[in-house]
Amino acid sequence: MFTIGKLARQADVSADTVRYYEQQGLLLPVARSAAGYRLYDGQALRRLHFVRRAQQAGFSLAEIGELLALKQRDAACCRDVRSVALEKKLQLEHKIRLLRGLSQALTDLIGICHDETRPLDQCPILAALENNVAEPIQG
Amino acid sequence: MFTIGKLARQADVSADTVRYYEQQGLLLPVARSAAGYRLYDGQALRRLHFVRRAQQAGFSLAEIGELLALKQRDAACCRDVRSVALEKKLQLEHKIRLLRGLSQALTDLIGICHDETRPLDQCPILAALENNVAEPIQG
DNA sequence: CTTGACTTTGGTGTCAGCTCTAGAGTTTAG
DNA sequence: CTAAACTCTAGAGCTGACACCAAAGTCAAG
Repeated sequence: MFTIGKLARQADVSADTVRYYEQQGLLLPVARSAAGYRLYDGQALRRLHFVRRAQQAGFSLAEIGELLALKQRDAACCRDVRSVALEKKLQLEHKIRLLRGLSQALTDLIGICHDETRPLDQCPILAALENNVAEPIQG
Repeated sequence: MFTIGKLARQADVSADTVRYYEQQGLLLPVARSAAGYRLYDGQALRRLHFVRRAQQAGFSLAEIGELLALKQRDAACCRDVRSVALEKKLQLEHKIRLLRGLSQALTDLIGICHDETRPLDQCPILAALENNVAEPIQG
């Protein structure tokens, strides 16, 4: 059993962050010392690692809460977890498509600027932004 | 010359948003009426369109402020604008790579779950999250 | 003249995920 | 025994891009 600081260091987060996770219902202390200090054990550390790794996998804290809740429910099965992951993957791919669209729009903008020494009032990038970035521009 | 509501409707934003842009130094009213109403003209509308389209292209309001500042400076040339766009594109691509990594990690997670009816304490997805999502797991 | 639509200012609330502060109490190292 | 390090609570502050509010003033239509 160790206090919040040691737990935090082992997971490379701040003690504030651990308290924040507790407030969000993700990680309760195993016990409290006589002085009221939060006490944690190895399982709590694994749970904290779970939270961090799920974050790295792109899950929000709310979604991680759902995953943890699934873990608690006996009725839940692996399929439930899988469907959460699948939906998250769909969201991610949607976001990636959006960003790729943005990147392409920038590529177009950069591509239309050939003569870099032109004064700004003739800059085709700015001109394009005043019209429409989504469509390719003649000019 | 028209008031804030008409300007906002023409750019499909709220009047609040226009005032917010003003607060951020992006769009000053051309004049004020005797009663203190903000007044705008066609050029202000083009500038507002510029802001929205640059947003669509992935620029933050702060970055749009830089672009607008470049437009004001006589010394600036097209190359300056181009380099801002190039840097933004690099940032975007970095973010896309990150998201693709996340997506692949999720694909891996989903892939290791074959027997969907398994109880949760044997769910390989949760097990993987308790260890490490970044590396492939032997399931 | 009244009603309703519009605008003004200044301020607060929203989202997520922390981060920091203050002031007090606790534990540990020397 | 003391000083440093640690922990507690409650709450505020931060980021970005707005949305929403109240109270008051203004303008156009009937």
